[in-house]
Formats: sequence, C-alpha cells, structure tokens
Amino acid sequence: MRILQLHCDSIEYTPTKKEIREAEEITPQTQNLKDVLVAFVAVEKGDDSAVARDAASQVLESLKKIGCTRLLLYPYAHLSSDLARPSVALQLLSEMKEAFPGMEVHSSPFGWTKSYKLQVKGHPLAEGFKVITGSEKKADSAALEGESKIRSYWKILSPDGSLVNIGDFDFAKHKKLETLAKYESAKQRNADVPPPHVALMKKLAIADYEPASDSGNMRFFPNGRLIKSLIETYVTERVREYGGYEVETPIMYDSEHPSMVSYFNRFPARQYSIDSEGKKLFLRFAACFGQFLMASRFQMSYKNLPYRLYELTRYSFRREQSGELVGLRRLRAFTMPDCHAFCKDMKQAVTELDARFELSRSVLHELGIRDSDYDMAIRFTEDFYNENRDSIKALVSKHGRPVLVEMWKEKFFYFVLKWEFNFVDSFGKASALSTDQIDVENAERYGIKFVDEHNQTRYPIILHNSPSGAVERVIYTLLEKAADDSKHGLKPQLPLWLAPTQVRIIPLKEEFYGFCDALAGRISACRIRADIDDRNESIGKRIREAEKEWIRYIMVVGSKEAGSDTLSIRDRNSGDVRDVSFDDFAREVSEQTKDKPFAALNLPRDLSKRPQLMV
RNA sequence: GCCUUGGUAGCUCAGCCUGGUAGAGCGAACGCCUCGUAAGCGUUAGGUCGCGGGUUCAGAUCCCGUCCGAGGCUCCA
Repeated sequence: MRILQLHCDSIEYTPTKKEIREAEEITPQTQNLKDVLVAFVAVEKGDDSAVARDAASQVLESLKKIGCTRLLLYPYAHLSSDLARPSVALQLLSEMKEAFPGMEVHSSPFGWTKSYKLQVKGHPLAEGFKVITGSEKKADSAALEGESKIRSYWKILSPDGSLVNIGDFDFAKHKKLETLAKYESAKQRNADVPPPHVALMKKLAIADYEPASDSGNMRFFPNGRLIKSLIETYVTERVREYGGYEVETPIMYDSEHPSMVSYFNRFPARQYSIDSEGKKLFLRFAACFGQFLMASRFQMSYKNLPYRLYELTRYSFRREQSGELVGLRRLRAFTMPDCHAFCKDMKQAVTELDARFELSRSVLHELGIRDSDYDMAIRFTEDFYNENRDSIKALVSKHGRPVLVEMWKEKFFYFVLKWEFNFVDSFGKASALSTDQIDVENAERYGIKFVDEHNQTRYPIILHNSPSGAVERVIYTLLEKAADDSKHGLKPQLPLWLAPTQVRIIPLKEEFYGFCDALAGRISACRIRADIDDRNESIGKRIREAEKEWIRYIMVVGSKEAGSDTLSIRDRNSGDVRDVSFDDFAREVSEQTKDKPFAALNLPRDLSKRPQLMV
C-alpha cells in the first residue's frame, strides 16, 4: 500500500464519471473540506487487513503529530503500478475508515474519475509518503507501542504492597530504580565513549566484532567460548533440575506458514529473512515458535501439566537498528535460554511463576550477579492485578525492594503479566536479564491443547521464562561490574569458576620447567585450569601480565618450591604471597567452584605456544 | 534514518591546525641476560596514511565526494 499524505488548508473535489464496474454507488456532488489531512491511497497486490491496520495506525500517528482531527481517504490508483483487485481495495479502504477513533473521517468515492483542487499547508510535516508492506512490521510495532504508552501508567510497588504513582515515590534510597523508571524519558548520557566492557571483552580475549559478518554478530575467542559454554551449561543444568525438558528446534521458519502469519502481527521484532526456493524464511527471534509447534503435536491431559520445554537458542536473531548495537549488551545474534511452561489454569500458572522467579534469582546469584545489582520491573493488566494482588505482592517482597510497575488498562500484547530483572550500568543504561511472562493467547494461536477433568478440550496458559537472560548479556553484566569495581579501587575479577585460567605457574628459570610441567598436571587432575608461563621474560613482567589477565592464583616456582609439596601462592584478592600445601590449595579452589560445571583449559598450556591476539 | 566522531605498521595511537624525507609504544623475529612476586637490554623486519577526485612545484596534512567502523538519538513487544 502506498500513501501520499498532504496536510491541506482546503480540498474540493467533484466525482465526474464512473471509471470501473465496481465503483461505489453514489450521487455525484462537490465536496469541500477545510483543515484536513488528505491521504491519497493506492492499495497494492498482496495487501491485507494487517497492512490496512498498519497503514491506518501510521496515518493516525501523523494526525496526532500535526494536531489535525479531520482526515480524507482518497483512493488514488496512480501511486502504484501493481494495484490490488478493486474488490480487495474497496474492502481494505472501508476497514481503514473505521480505524481512526475520535477523528472525523471522510472518504472520496472509489472507482470514479474526480476533479479536485487543493491548497497544501507550508509546514515541514505537511507532506509525507509511506509505503506499507506485509513484511514490514516495524511501523506496526511502533503503533502498538504508541498505543500501549497512552493507555498504561507507571507506578512503584513496594514490598509492603503499597502502590504509588511514580511522581509520588521517594527515590532517595533507590537511585538505580529511579534511573530505570526514568529510562524512557532520560535522554542525557554521560559520555561519548563506548561502555567499559567493550574494551574488556577484547583485552581479555573474550569476544570481538566480526567485520565480515553483520553488525551485532560477534565472534568468541577460546577464552570467551569457554566462559560462554560454562554459563550455558550451568543454566541448562539448573533448568533441567527445575523440571524443564531440553529440546532443539530449527532456527528458521516459513513466514507464510499459517501459524506465523497471525503471530507476526503481534510480535513485531525485526527479523532476518532468507529466500530459499521461493520460500520466505526468517530466522527465529526466540524459541517460542519451535516449542509451540512441537507442543501442538502433543496429546496432553491436565494430569501432564505443568509441562516444561526448554531450549538454549544459539542463536536467536533480532535485527536491531545498527545504532543500537553495543558490544555484548545488545546484539543481532544472541544466545537465549528459553523455558516455556504449559499450565492448566491461572492458579497453576501463578504457582509455577513463583517457582521460576526463585529459579531466576538463584541462577543470577550463582552467576555472580547479586540482587543488589539489578532492579525489577513488572507489567500487568489492571484486571490481573485485581485478581492476583497477593501473588504479585509476594513476588515483590521476595525481591525485597520497590519495583517499577507498568499497569495496562487492557491487554495489548499476548501476556497479562511480565516481570524482568534489569541491570543498570554505570552510564544509566538498563538491560533486561531474567524475565517471565504469563501468555494467554499463543496456545490457541498454535493449537496447543489439553483435555481437562471433564473431558473438555482447553488451551493451556503458557509461561515464557529466561532464567538468566541472554548469555552474552550475562557476560556484559559481569564485565561492567568488574569495570565498576575497578573504578572504585577494587581489583576487577570474574567468578573463579568462569576464569579462563585459574592458576598461572611461573618457573623462575628454565631448570624448573620439568617440575612445573608435573605440577600443572597434578592441578589439572583436580579439575582446576592451570597454565605455565614458560616464556623467557623477567619474573616481574610475567606476574604483571598474569595480573592483567585477572588470574586469581599465581605460583612462582624456584629452587625453594621445586621438589617440595609446599606451594608459594600469590592471591589476587589480597596481593600477598602465602605458602600452602598442595592439598589445601586444591581444596580451597574446589570449595569455591563446587556445584559449578568444569571445562579444561581452552588454550595451549604453555604461554610460549600461544599466538598473541591483537584486538 | 538523523547527529557526533574516527579510519596512519599486526595492535594502540602521535603527526594534520601552520603542506616540504612516515613516527612512538606494545607485539613479532633474532640475540644478550637466567632473574624471587606488576614492565631487564639490544638489533631487525614491518606502512599505496580507507578509497576516488580537486587545489598546489609539492597533499597523511587543505577542499569535494564516497565507503567502512564506533558512540549518541529515534528504537528496544
């Protein structure tokens, strides 16, 4: 569909002659309108109701922007050389006419030759041209978003259950929450520099931009892959423990498959598309499709519920705007643990929601993200709040601090409740980590059913949880936290179980290499990652470099240590050197990494064998 | 998409304002040193100054255009 918009002082038109058989039946007479937005509309092949809705909401936006309340829809075939059939055009135009609440809407007759005279206003927004196509959902989402803002209100809910408007809340003790709350309106940013984690992810040889790919598609070096893999393994283990069953589903889908078409209209992410043998495929932006399509093939009884499916998507794709991509914080390809629970009724859903809330809190904690590092936001419809006050209050009191609330008068998206934990970085940027949603629409959309106690077929309620949020974003959070520590005079560090090297062994002279080699073997046998700096460099330099890599334990081996069971250990936490027996040391490390996955060193053990990574 | 900013050796950057032989540190190769808890020393190799055009006797430097990156804005159900 193509629309030419002109904000006019006046327009006058006279239908003169029917042009086609399907023309509207009217009595031709001259019409005159003043201060009106004239929308010349050409309906094209392939346009459908969704396009019409999209177009209408875009025009509505323009009307609001220029402060005009009168609209003339003017069918105008000459804007396109690929027109829809007249019957379709007529149908869509009449649908559009109904889509302007509170506006005075006129339409000129379809299928007539008309003479017209118009006077266009002279301001910059007076003229505009839009092309709306079925695959372009961005504008649609903008419209939905715009609508939701108008009909939602922001509040703060405290652990004691009190709910106050944002303006009435005292943020003195909750600065980060204030930042989160004002995030939408806070336009100013501190610095014109990239966030600290971008330099860190390169320096620590974790990840880097890959210029040969699309922006927001990162490459992970051996260190980064190790860290990422450990986090992935850990989150997966925890979800399995909670009761999620791990599955694997395709990363691309046919956008013309019936179950996708309606979902697209309500799920307006920007997707990557791929044309293959006439199919228009798109890359998934979440695991939802795969799991829903799978679950729709299950024959489920209420006795099977709640039933939980889990997938760690590597990757999910969202084609975010290029200007929005930053380091590991916001990507176009990311790794997302995604766990859906199918529940028989709202009571069960709320119970399940609670279990997943605990899971998410615990997972973040074990990943090294404390509850004081994030703030909680929760969004729900007014009805849901009124029916579930106690459950909502219980979540907030578990969090223990006031939370940001967005309350909708009515349901706009497919969920009635959504909560998320947001990490607010030192620049005041908020990023969601864990999240869960109560979805009351998609079961029906995807034909996911179960049979209840009374042999009735029903649609389950679906919860969408990511206990950690995107894995890349977890790494971003850990790096930003470390950078923040460093700014406050503390030594930056990763949690020990995620450190690419846990112990660095430094032989004082070449003659101790043999002992170091054996020592590294013994340490590795205790599932501890140890490497050896066997380069011909000064002892000072090698220690300095180990410190720069944030390595927690450094062992220098000289004549004192060689052949002895006592190790001389420099602990990054204290900066001091102490003597410890091998067994005590092994115990100290395993104590700190217990219940966490382990992976062996992912680099050559000897530093002399490692290529330098210049990034 | 808009605004800002950058592109010079493998990496980080200086030089550009005020035109005149292409610079430093790190890293790499080779050699010396064989070292006790945050940078030991020397030598060598390495550059179409993003690309295209213009002005000039002469352009990394001035002008125009263009490509690519980054940050901000919009955006982020």
